[in-house]
Amino acid sequence: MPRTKEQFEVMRKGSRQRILDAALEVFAKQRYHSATVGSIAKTAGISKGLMYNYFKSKEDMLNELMIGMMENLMCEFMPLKPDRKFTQDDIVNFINVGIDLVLEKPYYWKLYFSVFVQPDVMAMVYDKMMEAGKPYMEGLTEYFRSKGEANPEFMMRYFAAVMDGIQLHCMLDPKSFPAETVKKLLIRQFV
Amino acid sequence: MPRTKEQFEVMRKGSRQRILDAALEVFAKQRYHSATVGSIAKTAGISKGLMYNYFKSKEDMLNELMIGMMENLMCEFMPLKPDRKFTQDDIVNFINVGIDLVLEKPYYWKLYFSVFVQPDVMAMVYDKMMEAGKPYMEGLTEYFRSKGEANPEFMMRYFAAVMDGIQLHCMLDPKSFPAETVKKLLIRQFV
Amino acid sequence: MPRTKEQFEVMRKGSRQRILDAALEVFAKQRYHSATVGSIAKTAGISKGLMYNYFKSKEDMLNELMIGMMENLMCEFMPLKPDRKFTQDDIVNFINVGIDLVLEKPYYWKLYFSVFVQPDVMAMVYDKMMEAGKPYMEGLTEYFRSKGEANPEFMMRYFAAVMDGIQLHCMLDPKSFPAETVKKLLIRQFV
Amino acid sequence: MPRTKEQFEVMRKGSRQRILDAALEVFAKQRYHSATVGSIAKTAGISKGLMYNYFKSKEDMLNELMIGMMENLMCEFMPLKPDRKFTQDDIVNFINVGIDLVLEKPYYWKLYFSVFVQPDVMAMVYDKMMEAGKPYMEGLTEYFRSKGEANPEFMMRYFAAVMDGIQLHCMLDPKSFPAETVKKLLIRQFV
DNA sequence: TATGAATGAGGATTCATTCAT
DNA sequence: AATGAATGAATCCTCATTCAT
Repeated sequence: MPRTKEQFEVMRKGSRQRILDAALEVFAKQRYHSATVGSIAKTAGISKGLMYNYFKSKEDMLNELMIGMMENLMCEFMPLKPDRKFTQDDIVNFINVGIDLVLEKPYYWKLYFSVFVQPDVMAMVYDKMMEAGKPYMEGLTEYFRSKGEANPEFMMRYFAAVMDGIQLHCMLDPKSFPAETVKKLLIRQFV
Repeated sequence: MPRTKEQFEVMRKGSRQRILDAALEVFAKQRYHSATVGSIAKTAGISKGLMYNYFKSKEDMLNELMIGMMENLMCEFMPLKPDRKFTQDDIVNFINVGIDLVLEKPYYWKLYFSVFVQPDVMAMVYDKMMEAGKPYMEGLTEYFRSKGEANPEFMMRYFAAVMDGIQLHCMLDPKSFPAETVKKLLIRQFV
Repeated sequence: MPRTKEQFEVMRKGSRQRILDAALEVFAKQRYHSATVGSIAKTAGISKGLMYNYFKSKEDMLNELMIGMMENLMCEFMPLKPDRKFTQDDIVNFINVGIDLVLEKPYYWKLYFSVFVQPDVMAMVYDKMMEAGKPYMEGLTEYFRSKGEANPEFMMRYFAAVMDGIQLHCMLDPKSFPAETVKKLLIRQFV
Repeated sequence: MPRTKEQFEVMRKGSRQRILDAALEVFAKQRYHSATVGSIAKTAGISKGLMYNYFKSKEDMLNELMIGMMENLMCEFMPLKPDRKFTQDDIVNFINVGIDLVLEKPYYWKLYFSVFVQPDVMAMVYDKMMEAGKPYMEGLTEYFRSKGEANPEFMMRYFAAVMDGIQLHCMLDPKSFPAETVKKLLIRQFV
């Protein structure tokens, strides 16, 4: 009995996701250039050849992975409806989760930062990132305005930059970086 | 008649510098692993082989480059003997120059951040970078102690992280990043 | 539809053997260091890359080759279990076959002697060769002991050296070397 | 005052010899392929470029070296007038010196044996070797004839092969090869 | 004659990608 | 859809040789 088109479609989705999961894992352990297509295939439990039914190339895989990851991160980072106004608690949460996530999923963040330094990848992801991030940036700006900041847009950018700096250092030295103390300081400063 | 020792010395210095300049540019544009020795040679306008008269390996090149870069940056950052205590003016200078340099020498910073994000590359230079940076980190800690901070080491780390975040964003969006306003804010906060 | 495991197995065996054959020929004609992986691949009629599906490195290829060769030679030399004692007939056979083989399989012997003469290459395979040859050396020693030789170990070494000398000259001048007469003399002397 | 042609000639000879000496030393430590022209030049105390005033190529150097070495070895091996008949003492001396030389100048012998396995080098040296060796081979044949051997030419070839085998093994394992015992055995057998 | 910086062909090795089955 | 053997271009690196001085 031949499978229906829907069944095939589901199978494809499943395989695709399994490959992406494997790719994330392998890229996490070895970097993009050291990670071989072979090892990704083995981790995914399929043959090298089959991967090329799902992805045009190794680079294609990386890009798909990054785009998916951005969305994923955004979701966990700010599990709020973007149309609601940010309260002080949201910002506190933003700070806490922002730092905790680095410790929990370091590889996601390594990928995140590595986007910044790869102009070509950056170009691909930039638009999607901006689009996804916009509501949050606007929400933050609004928040700082409501706090009475003279230049709320500036504060938003400053806050974003500081968060990235903290996350970067936290990622580079998760063992000894004083994450908890930094959280308190950030909350005192921005909330 | 052979060239004199001095003539050879001049030739070597020139070639070496040309290679390092090219390496900086290429490593910054493409990342370490993607940057090929061939493309560096082509950028420097010399043959691949010649590079190995000056550097033991590609990795050696990165090392020398990072060391030179650190020294160079440190010089401009803090034109003082590292054994002298940092004054408030030094910190002001640190902030101002730190941000200006990103705009003036983007290659330096792209290389700097790209190394951060590639663990395997980071591993190559970590020791040398730490060694070069240590006196400044200690100087900063001492500065925060003299300011009466309860936890000067923490403040130093926080300050460093914030500076890196600012520099990263400044590098990514040099056109519209509010560099001047940020400088003022940082000075108010840390000096 | 993919090939079965067995089909792949057959393919691998075939390719592996073709590579080893080519390696024997090329290593014997040119010496280890002069023989390029490319020329071996060309002789085997395959791509350079494929060789690395079967051998870790050029050195690994030499090792595998030498091991296979030793086993092969030993087999023909002494079609007995090495744990059984050598009889006079075995030694006669050893001498006869030892000389005939030089004429039949000159590549084997050229490789064998060329390895001897290149200390760095010898170092690569020394251990494995000794291990493979040990039982035969011990068997020979035992044989000379049973013959009542005062110093059987010495005789074994002397016999081995003489055989190598004969084989070397036989290899260098297969046309006019008096192989048959030498056999008779050796048998008279050692059996 | 310009030097005379003869003076120039002498200088050239001197430099040439210095280079060959250096080459022998360097080839002895590292093998032909590992020994770089640069290291030979440094050992000889001259520049790489200058070497090419004296030798067409690195290979040319090796060949010159080998030819010189053959003559040298022959000289030491058989310090007799080739026209005189070999006495028993000469043969004893031949055996003793033949083995001692291997222990004293192992590298000479490694070169000697390596000639055998390099067909192209062999072709170059073969004629010279035969020519130089002929009187000795004839002398040996004559010696065995005078001893009453039925087939003196055969004995000469056998003797030569045995000597080469002994020398080969002695060279490969100078520490533990029972050189003295072998000498006695050879003398008993052939004198 | 003498130097050593510079070249470039060629070496081993890796790995994304293809393709016959 | 699935396999993995096979390819070959690309990588880093070495070193004999050349050449301007």
